[in-house]
Amino acid sequence: MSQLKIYNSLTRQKEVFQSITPGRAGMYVCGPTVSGESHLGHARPYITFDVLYRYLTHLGYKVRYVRNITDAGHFEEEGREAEDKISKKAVLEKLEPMELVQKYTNLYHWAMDQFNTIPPSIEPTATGHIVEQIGMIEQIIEAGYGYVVNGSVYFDVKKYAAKYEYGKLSGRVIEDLLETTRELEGQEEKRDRADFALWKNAAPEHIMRWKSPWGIGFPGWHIECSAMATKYLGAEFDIHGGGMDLQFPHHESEIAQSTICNHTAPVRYWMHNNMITINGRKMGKSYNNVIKLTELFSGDHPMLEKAYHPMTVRFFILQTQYRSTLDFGNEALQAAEKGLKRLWEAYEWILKYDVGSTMYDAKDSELDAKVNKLVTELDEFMNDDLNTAKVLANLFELVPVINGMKDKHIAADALSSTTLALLQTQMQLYMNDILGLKNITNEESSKLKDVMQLLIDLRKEAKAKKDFVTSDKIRNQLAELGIQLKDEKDGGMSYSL
RNA sequence: GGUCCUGUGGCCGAGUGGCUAGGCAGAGCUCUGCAAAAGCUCGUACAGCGGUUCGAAUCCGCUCGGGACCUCCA
Repeated sequence: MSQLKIYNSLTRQKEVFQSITPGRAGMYVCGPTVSGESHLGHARPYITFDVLYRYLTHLGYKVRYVRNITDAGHFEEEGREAEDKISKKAVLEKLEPMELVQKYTNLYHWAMDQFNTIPPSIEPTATGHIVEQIGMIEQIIEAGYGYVVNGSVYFDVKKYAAKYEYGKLSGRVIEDLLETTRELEGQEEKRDRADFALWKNAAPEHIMRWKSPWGIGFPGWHIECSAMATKYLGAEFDIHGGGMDLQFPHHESEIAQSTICNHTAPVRYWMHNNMITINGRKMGKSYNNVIKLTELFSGDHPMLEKAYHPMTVRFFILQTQYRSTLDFGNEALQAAEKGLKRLWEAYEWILKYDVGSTMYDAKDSELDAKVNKLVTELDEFMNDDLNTAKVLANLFELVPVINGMKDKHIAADALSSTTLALLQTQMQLYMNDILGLKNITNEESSKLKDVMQLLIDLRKEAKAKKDFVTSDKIRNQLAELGIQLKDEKDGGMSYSL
């Protein structure tokens, strides 16, 4: 089998994944800032890296998956208003800061659950790691790369760049960064424009504040990830993921901080997912074009023609390779919805299919070879930088084969028993374990099942008597309730909710 | 302005120089009491203009368009 290759933003090429510790993988993913509701764009990294987590686990790695919660708020470091988003909103909504943070954290967890993402091994909060962050800042100052001004601490980028490569990850040139013509307020304290805050002095009205060796304040933008990644994954770990928009300055600065403290570059493989766009433009607060997850699931948004099930969204995201942009659209979402339904029904059927215990060879060797190819290629596609788009394409190509068996125009023994067994295990592995897909419809109760069986029996009886008025009435009224009755080729009936 | 990415059929999207990606929509057919579902068949797309090559959506150049980052941002 081929080896897993992932695209490393640091080297700008696909590399074979080799973990630092054999059999184990450490993975850090930038989590949400819980100062507001998550939107569709946020869903992408969490779903992407959920699939990576699942895949690494499938490959046999013991994975420690760390994904932080930024609950200390990110600060307008360059000034403008120099205030904490969380504290500002807290006033508006008349809530305690931590109450607000809790509310959005709960909502985020709920959404992640809807998406069927596996919770990370550790989900550290920024506020829970103030001590570690202060410790790290002290180390940076001791090493001579941090300086204190008026109760704030800044990282000396120019000095760092003289010895290390600041800008390597994001492709920046340090000279350009130092010469930026951009005019921003609140820069007076910094020696250089490129410097960034490690610790900020808190204004009196600032609600989230902690004691530090430099006075009352709060941590800078980037230090939390450095501190928590170091604490839980070590000085050097395997994978760091996040959105492309975090590459600079967030991840670049993270590298600088960790490098000074730990004397080594922190991350082997940097992975960045691309953005979800809407009308070709990145979905983001500043563009005023976000669709919140709650809105997406309820359909309550002017741009939405209808509500979309979380699984539809997950599937929609997985139909694209994670490094490509994905353009949102009702038509595209509805295509995903229908596609998933068709795929899922074929999947459920083949899972239940009884291959039997007697071994037999394929009657249709050509078809048998095709199925084998489609099924074994799945691993290759995943190994090629998680090309879930290709994985799904192959799964779709299996659908007519499965439905052909169901309709009996493909003979039961067209495929060998081994191929069938492989088909079943691979379908289950990919649909369930790796892609993390679930049934889009609600779990049905056993009572509903019985009622449906009753209706099916009634319809069958009516049909037998050629009483089509009754049979159509049953079918049509169920359809109005969103329950679809389907006559099978063999005279049976099935339904889908 | 700097750095970088990108432009594929109605929509979303794979695409490693030569071999039909796939999904959805649309058209026709089969099955069906009628439907639905399912199956089969179909569009022969690669922004434009040059170039390299036996051969380019895929490499190079130019033009035009879109976007990201440089500021919080998934």
